[in-house]
Amino acid sequence: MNITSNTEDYIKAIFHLTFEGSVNKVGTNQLAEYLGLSPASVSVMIKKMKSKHLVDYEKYGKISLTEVGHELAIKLIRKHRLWETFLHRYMNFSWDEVHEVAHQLEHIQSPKLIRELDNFLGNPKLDPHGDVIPDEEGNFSRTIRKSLSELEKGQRCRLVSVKDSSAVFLKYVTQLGLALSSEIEVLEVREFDHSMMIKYEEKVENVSKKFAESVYVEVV
Amino acid sequence: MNITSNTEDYIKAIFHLTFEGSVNKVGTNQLAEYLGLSPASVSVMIKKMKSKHLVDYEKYGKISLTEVGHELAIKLIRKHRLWETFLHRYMNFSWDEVHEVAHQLEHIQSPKLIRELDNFLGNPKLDPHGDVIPDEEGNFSRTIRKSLSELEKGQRCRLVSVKDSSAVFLKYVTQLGLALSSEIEVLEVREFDHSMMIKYEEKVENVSKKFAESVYVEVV
DNA sequence: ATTTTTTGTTAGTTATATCTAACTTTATTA
DNA sequence: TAATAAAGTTAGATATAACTAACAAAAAAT
Repeated sequence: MNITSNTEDYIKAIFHLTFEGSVNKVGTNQLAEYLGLSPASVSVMIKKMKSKHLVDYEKYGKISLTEVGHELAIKLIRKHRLWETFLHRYMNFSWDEVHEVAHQLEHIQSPKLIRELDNFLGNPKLDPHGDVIPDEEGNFSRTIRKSLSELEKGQRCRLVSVKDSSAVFLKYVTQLGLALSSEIEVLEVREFDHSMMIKYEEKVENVSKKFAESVYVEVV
Repeated sequence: MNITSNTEDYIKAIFHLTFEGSVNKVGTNQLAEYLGLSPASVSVMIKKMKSKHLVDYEKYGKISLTEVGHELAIKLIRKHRLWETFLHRYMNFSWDEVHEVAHQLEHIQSPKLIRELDNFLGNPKLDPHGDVIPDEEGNFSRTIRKSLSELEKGQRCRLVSVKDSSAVFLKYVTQLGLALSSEIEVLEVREFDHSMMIKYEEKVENVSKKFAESVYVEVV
C-alpha cells in the first residue's frame, strides 16, 4: 500500500483545511475548491483514501485525517518547509518563489535526505514565511497566531509569519516594503470596511481587511 | 505537449543505450530489458514518443533520439549528476546511495534551481562516479574511456570512473578498497576467463572480466 | 411543510502507463 | 529454402486520477 504523490497532495490539503484551519472536518466540495478539482473527483478519491485508512469519512459526511494520515501530513509539512528554507538560504529563491518548487521537492522519498537536509540547515525552527518546521518526531509548537486584522488603533506589532504563501500575495507584501520582523503600528482602523492605515519604517500605507487577515503578527 | 517524468525515463534510457553505448540505435526488447518493463509496454510508449517528435522510429525498426530528444536527455543527465554531486558532498550520501535519490530529483522542474545548484557546487565537472557533467549549454567532453579489461599484464592505471552506478556494484568496489583515483597495476590476465589479478595499495585481488569491464581507467 | 439551493455521489468517458496473451515480422540456422 | 528462434506488435485488461452530466441527499428558505 504505497501512497502516490497525488494522495500526498490530498493529505496536505485536508491538513491545511482542518488542523490549520478553524474547523476540524471538511466537506468534499470545499476540498475540491481548495485543490482546484471537481467535487466528483474528490468524492471518488476520498473513498479510496478511506479504504487506505488515511481519512475518516462516511458518505455525505465530513472528512478528517486518521492518526496515520495526520502523521503523514506533518512529515510532508516538515519536508516542504525544510526545502523552502534550503531554497531560500542557499539557492537564492525569494520567499515568493520557494513554494512552487518545494511542492515538487516534498514528494521526494528519502528519509535520509530529509534528516541530512535538516542537519545541513542547522535544524531550523522556522521557514522563510515564518512557519514552524516540525521536528523529526513530528513535534512542533502550535502557537496561536494573531493576525494584523485583530489589532486596534494605536497597537504596535512585529510581522512574524504569513497566512498565504502564494506568489501574488508575497510579491505584494515585498512591494509594500514589508518582510518578516518588520515593526508595524496601526494608525487607523476604518469601521466601514475594516481597512487599516499602518506605519512601518517611516512609510504610511492603507491595507485591506483581506490583507490584514493574511499577515500574522506578535504584539510588542 | 508536456513531457511526463515517465517519458523522461525512456529518453534517458535510450540515451544510455545509444549515445553512451556502442551502437546508435536500440530495439524495443533491449530497451524493455533495460527499463525492466515488458516489450509490449515499450512498443506502445515509443509510438507515442514518436508522435511527440522525441524519437526516430519505424515499425519493426530501431529507436534513436531526435535532436529534441537528445537535448532533453543531456539536460536530464546534467540534472542527475548535479544532484548526485550535491548529495555526495553535502548530504553525506556514499557513491552507492546517490543514484536512487538523484533519479527522483532529476524530474524536478525548475531551470532556476539547476542553475543555482550548479553555481552553489562551483560548476563541478565530474560527479561522484567520475562521469562528466554537461554544462548549461549541454556541452561536455566525450572522452573515449578505456575499461580496465582492455589493459594488459604489467600496465598501471588510475581509476577515473565507473560504468555501472548500481548500489550492488559500487558497494563491491568500495569493499575491495577501491575508489576514484586509486592506482592499479595489472599483475596477471587469465586467458581462460579473462579474469585479472590486480594490485593496489599493497592489496592483491582477483577480479572477473565483468568487473574489469565496469571500471574505467586512465593508463599512467 | 414544501420548495429551492447547496452539497455530495454515481455512472460513464478520457488520458497515461502498465500488463499478459496472441499474433506477426525479421533473423538465424539447419 | 524451409523450419525455428528471436524480436516486435496488437488487442484487451488493469490501475490511477481526472473530467462532465445526471442524479440524490441535506440544508436553507419561503
